[in-house]
Amino acid sequence: MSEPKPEGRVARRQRRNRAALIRSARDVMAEKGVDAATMLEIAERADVGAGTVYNYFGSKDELAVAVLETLMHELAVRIEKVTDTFEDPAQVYAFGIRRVLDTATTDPRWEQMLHRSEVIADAIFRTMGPFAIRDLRLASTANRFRVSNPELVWRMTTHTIIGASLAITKGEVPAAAKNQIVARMLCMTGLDLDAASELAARPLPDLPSYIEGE
Amino acid sequence: MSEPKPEGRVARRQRRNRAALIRSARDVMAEKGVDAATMLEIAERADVGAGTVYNYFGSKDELAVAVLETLMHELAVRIEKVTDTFEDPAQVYAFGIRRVLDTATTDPRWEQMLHRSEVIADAIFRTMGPFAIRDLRLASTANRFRVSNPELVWRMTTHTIIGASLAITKGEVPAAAKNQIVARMLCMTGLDLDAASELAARPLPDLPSYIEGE
DNA sequence: TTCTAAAAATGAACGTTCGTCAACTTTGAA
DNA sequence: TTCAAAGTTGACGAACGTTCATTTTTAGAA
Repeated sequence: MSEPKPEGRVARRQRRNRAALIRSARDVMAEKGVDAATMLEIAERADVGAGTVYNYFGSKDELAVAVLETLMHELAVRIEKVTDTFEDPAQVYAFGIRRVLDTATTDPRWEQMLHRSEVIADAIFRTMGPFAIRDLRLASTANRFRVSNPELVWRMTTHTIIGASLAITKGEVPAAAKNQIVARMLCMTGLDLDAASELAARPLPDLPSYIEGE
Repeated sequence: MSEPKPEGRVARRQRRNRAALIRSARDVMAEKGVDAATMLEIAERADVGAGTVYNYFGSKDELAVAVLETLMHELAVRIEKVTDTFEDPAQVYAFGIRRVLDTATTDPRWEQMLHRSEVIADAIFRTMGPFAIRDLRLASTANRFRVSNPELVWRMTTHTIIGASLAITKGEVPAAAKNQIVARMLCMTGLDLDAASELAARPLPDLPSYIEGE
C-alpha cells in the first residue's frame, strides 16, 4: 500500500477526465438518447480523444451505467436529507418511491434513459437498494410492513417504477395516476390497499437541491 | 373492399414469406439473442433476399416485436384452454401470471428476449392484456379483487413479471422464490398478503401444448 | 536541469451493422 | 400474348463502436 503518496498530475488528470466524461455523456445521452449519442461526440465534449474513453470505460454500455449511477446517487442523497426527519418508517419508504417516480417522469435526463429498462432498473436496485432495503426492514420490524425478503420486494418495485415511468412518459397513463401507482406498489409490502392509498396521498415535502460532495 | 377475390399467388407468397421470416427470426434470435441476430442471417434462413425483409417489417425492432407477439399469443391461447374451467375468477388471473412467469424463465426463446424489457413488457401488455384485464374485472365484480383501474394494474404487473424473470434468469433470485413473487404481484390487486400467498401456492395444472390454428 | 522508461492519450483505420435503391423477375388482367 | 404494377434482390452507402500503432506526458533518477 502506498496510499500516503501525494496526488500527482496523472491522478488529478484522470479524475478530471473521468468526471468530464461522465458529465459529457450524461448531457449527450439526455439530449439524444443513449443509442443516438455517439462515442465521438461524448469524447469531443469532454475535450478528450476518441480512444481515451476506452481507458476509462470498457464500453459504451459501461459508460451509460456510470452516468445512471451518478444521477441516482444524487437523488438518493437528496431523498435521504428529507426522510431522516420522518417518524413513520413506512413513510420513509413511501416518500422514496414517490420521489423516484416523480424524478423519472420529470427529469429529461432520466427520460431518455428509460428505454434501457433493464439496465436502469438494475442501477436503481444497486444504487438506491441500500437505502430502500434498510427502510423496508425498519418498517417491517415496526410492524408497518410485512416483508420477509426485502431484496425481492425492492427488486420487483424497481421494475415497476421504471415500467410506470415509461407508461407515463409515453402518455399511456396520465401523470395524475401517480398516487394510485404508488399505492399499488406499497401493497407489495404487505400493506392493505386502504393503508397504502392513505400513505401514498400524504403531503409530499420538497426535495433539497443537490450539493456537490455529499 | 375486394374481399371475395380468390387468393392469388402474390398473397399466398406474402403470407408464406411473412410467416417464414417470423419463424426464422424467432429461431435466430432465440439462439444468439436479439442483437447478435443479423438481418442477413434471418433473411437467408427464410430463403429470402436481404432487402425483402424490409418489405414486411420496417425495422429490426418491428420484426422482434412480431416474434414476441407470436410467442405470447400462443401462450395466451394455451392458458385460456385451462382456465376456462376454473370456478374462482381470482384463480384464473393468478394462474395466468404464474404461467407467464414460468414460461419466461424456462423457455429459451423467451430468455433471449428478456433483455429488451420495455419492448417485451409492452408486447405482453397488448397481447395478453385483453385476457388479463377481463379477468381482473371479473374478479373485482366478484369481490375477490379490488381493482378500479385494471389497465394500470396489468401494466405494472407486466413490468414486474419481466423484472422478476430477468432476476431469476440471471441467478440473482432463486427460482424457488416464484411463489413469493406471484404472491406479491397479487397483492397489487388489493388482495391481502395471506390470501395472495394462498392463491399463489395452489396446485398448478399443466398447460396443454399449442395446436396450430387456434 | 536533463534524461529515460513507463503510463496515458491520440485519432485514423477497421470490421460490422442497418437500411436503401436501381435493376430484375413475377404476376394476372386485358 | 402483352405489359404495367407489384414484389424481390444483393450490392452498396453511411455510420457506428472499438482497436492499436504512434505520439505525448509524466515521475523520478542522475
